[in-house]
Amino acid sequence: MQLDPEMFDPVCPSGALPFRIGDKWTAMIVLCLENGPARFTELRVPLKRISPKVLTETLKAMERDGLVTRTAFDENPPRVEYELTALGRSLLALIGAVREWSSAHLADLLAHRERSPLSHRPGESRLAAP
Amino acid sequence: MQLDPEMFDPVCPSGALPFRIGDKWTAMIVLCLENGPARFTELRVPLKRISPKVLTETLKAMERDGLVTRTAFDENPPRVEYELTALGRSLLALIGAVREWSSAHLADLLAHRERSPLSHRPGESRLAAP
DNA sequence: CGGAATCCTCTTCGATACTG
DNA sequence: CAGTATCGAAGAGGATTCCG
Repeated sequence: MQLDPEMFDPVCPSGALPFRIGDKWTAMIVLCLENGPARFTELRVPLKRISPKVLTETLKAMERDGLVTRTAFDENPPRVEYELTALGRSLLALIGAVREWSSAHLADLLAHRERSPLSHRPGESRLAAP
Repeated sequence: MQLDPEMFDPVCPSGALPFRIGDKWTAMIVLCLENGPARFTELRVPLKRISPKVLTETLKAMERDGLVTRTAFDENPPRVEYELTALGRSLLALIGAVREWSSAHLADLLAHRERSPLSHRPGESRLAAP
């Protein structure tokens, strides 16, 4: 599994989306695993700015919920692979639906926000990007 | 517009959903407005536990993003109505998709979480219900 | 009635450093 | 390589009180 380091647009306004799949990273991880298992460090590549702590937490939560499986190989150096379960795979359709909504309506939402005289504080950006 | 005070199941595990539409209340507000405009206080009924501060914030954010319109009538006592825009209405299909996913898979996710030996800490519940 | 103003807590996220 | 351990900042969400 080779993951494209550029698979996520760094200026993608997904942070402004009125949706979240799980926490901040879950949807992206599901997408990363769509075409097969990946290793911890491989996931860190397209997820450029994720810290190991947060990646660990997110993967553990996903494993706990039955979205991914974790397989540790007894080798040296160690190797661990994460793979989508059927349940995790079932999220793909929904993520697709969110993406379709976004391509159809997100620009509209963003334009409206831009023009709005309403204060952006407090709360500033709700789900805004960093 | 009469809103059913019981329209949201108080023990609904929606807090455990791996999705969020906007912030915690946005999706419920969209649902509340599905069949026509409603007043501030009317919204507080089905949204039982929401504080006025949070409802105000959420509605302002939604207005800013073009999801709802706010109409203040110059009467006494004052009356304000919130209504879905076309953009806000476009969320209904997505909310429907999330609901379908939930009825098909949420029990599975919850059961897996229940059986999982993985610690629920730290982070405890990600998107857990109150 | 429809908020605004305050104050506070809990969770999320991140940076950094270290380890089997 | 695949994490763990700490620390810290920020924001969402809530409780309560007050106001035109």
